[in-house]
Amino acid sequence: MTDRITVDCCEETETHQDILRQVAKSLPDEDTLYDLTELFRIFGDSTRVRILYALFASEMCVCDIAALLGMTQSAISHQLRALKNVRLVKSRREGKTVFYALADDHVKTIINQGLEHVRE
Amino acid sequence: MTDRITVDCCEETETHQDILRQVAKSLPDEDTLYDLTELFRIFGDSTRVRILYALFASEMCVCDIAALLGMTQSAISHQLRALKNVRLVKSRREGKTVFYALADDHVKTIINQGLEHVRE
DNA sequence: TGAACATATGAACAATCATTCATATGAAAG
DNA sequence: CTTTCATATGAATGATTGTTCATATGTTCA
Repeated sequence: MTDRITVDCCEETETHQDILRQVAKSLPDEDTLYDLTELFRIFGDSTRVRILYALFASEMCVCDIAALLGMTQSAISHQLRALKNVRLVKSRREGKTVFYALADDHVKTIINQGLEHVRE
Repeated sequence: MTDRITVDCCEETETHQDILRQVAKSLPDEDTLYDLTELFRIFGDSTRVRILYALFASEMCVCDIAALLGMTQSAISHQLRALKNVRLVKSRREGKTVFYALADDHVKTIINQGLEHVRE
């Protein structure tokens, strides 16, 4: 009894074992895969991307972002929390207001890669 | 009457005009923004990312991917169409079977950037 | 032509999500 | 303390999404 996965379909059976072993090796573990798709899911909403673009220019407080994008404070706050959960933005409190900023440079790199693909 | 956008909130009013102009300039146009978020949305599902990883190893036919991931042919076919819509994969027919492959190298770059962020 | 196989597709359904509304928390100023 | 302002949050809702099921399209071979 082996732990080899077998695929039996079409009439292609020659190199399957090799390919299966390759794929199994290259696939990230469950947790990493979850984090990865969760990260991209967060990028997959135009409101959140607009927020990130706003933060490219400067750190901003919640109500400024809301005013800038013409959306409610609540909507922006909810989305900022989502962005913070995947560590794309960080926050800093100063009296009553909370300033949000990009967490690191991965954000720009990832968005630019996406743009490159979209614009090609 | 100017076409200047004004933000009036918090008590922060000093540099707002400048920042607003910067953000307005840097934001991609509506269509590009839509394509960009649509692209990332497609990356934001673990089934689709698994398919892409499978294709990292080799081009594959639909039923092989389905067998490899333990999912139905229909589910995989639907997702392959989504991947094709944003030009992440391409297809090639050979008789009855259709082989799918990565469209270009952006896929790997984008996923690797995501992984780098997730693993940091 | 007809049967068999690989893939594609439309409709339906459960699950997930973005936004809104109402309200709570937290901080400064009177 | 109370009021005011900035932000956060929970519940509700309409919209979107991934998967399934049934079936259609397209190809090969007899």
